Amino acid sequence: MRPKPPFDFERSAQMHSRFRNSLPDLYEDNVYMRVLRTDRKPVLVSVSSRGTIREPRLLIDTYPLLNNSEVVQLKHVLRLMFEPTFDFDRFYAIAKKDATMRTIAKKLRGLRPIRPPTTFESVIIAITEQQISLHAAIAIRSRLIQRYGDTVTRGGRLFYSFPTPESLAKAKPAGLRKTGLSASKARCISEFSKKIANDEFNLDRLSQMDDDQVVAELTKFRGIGEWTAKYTLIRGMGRVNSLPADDLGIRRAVSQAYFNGRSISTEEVRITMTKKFAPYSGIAAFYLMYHLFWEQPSS
DNA sequence: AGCCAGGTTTAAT
DNA sequence: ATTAAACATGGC
Repeated sequence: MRPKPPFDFERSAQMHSRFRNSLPDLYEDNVYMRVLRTDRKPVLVSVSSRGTIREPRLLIDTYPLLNNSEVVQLKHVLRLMFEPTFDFDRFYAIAKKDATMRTIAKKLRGLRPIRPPTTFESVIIAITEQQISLHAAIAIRSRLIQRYGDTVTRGGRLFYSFPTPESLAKAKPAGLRKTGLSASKARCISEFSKKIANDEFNLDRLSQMDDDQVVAELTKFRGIGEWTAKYTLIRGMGRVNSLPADDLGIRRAVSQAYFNGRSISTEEVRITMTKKFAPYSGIAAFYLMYHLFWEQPSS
């Protein structure tokens, strides 16, 4: 597979090895691993780089072996995950106009978020990450995946897929609670999964809508507020001009970069980022956060 | 030990 | 329309 350049696969993938056991993504020895689904069966996909940032080339290995139709399906999913949804050259051109971002973008050139394969997964991840710390969220999410995901065994090792809407729709409240979810989040996840599983709501429709419409549609669900909807837009759907301006991490990053670290309002975040980087304010915020939290020793 | 962390809902002004 | 409390867990 040859994704559009520039793409720094190593840097982009290693975000997923930041925390031990942060399922469903694994990154070990420069190989990104993940269980993806075809129609029915879960497939362990291993991705490693055989190219450069300027000429990215990804080697894809799958297990078990696939038939032709399954190969087609997986190719589609992999494109969703690794191909950018926008023109990086234009983003970098705009980034250059800002002194701080110029430095960061130059250093991080080719970095991009690897997107989860489905919007459903993005929504569930966002719900688990509401309010609680990232560490807590990852622990809970891993238990959710181990309890409700499908598995592939390879080399005596067990790999988990992200749970399907059907599997979470069938989950009992007590089972969901056991993963560490609060009662209200468990209920929200159950309700949401049921509506997706029995096709009461089709998440694919969202891709036809503009950002504001998507937020309006998603916030109709109980348990999905503005933060969760916008998080889904930027991380799950690659809508790079949306940004959860009320997000604590983004606020810290923007404050650090442009306000000397003083605490700022969500309005200041929105105005600053939009003014400087529209229509790429979301990806710009991602770069600021990566720079602040992943690259620097501490803060 | 206690407080806070990448929110949302419900209920009460 | 705005404000407050409850929520569950993990890390420091």
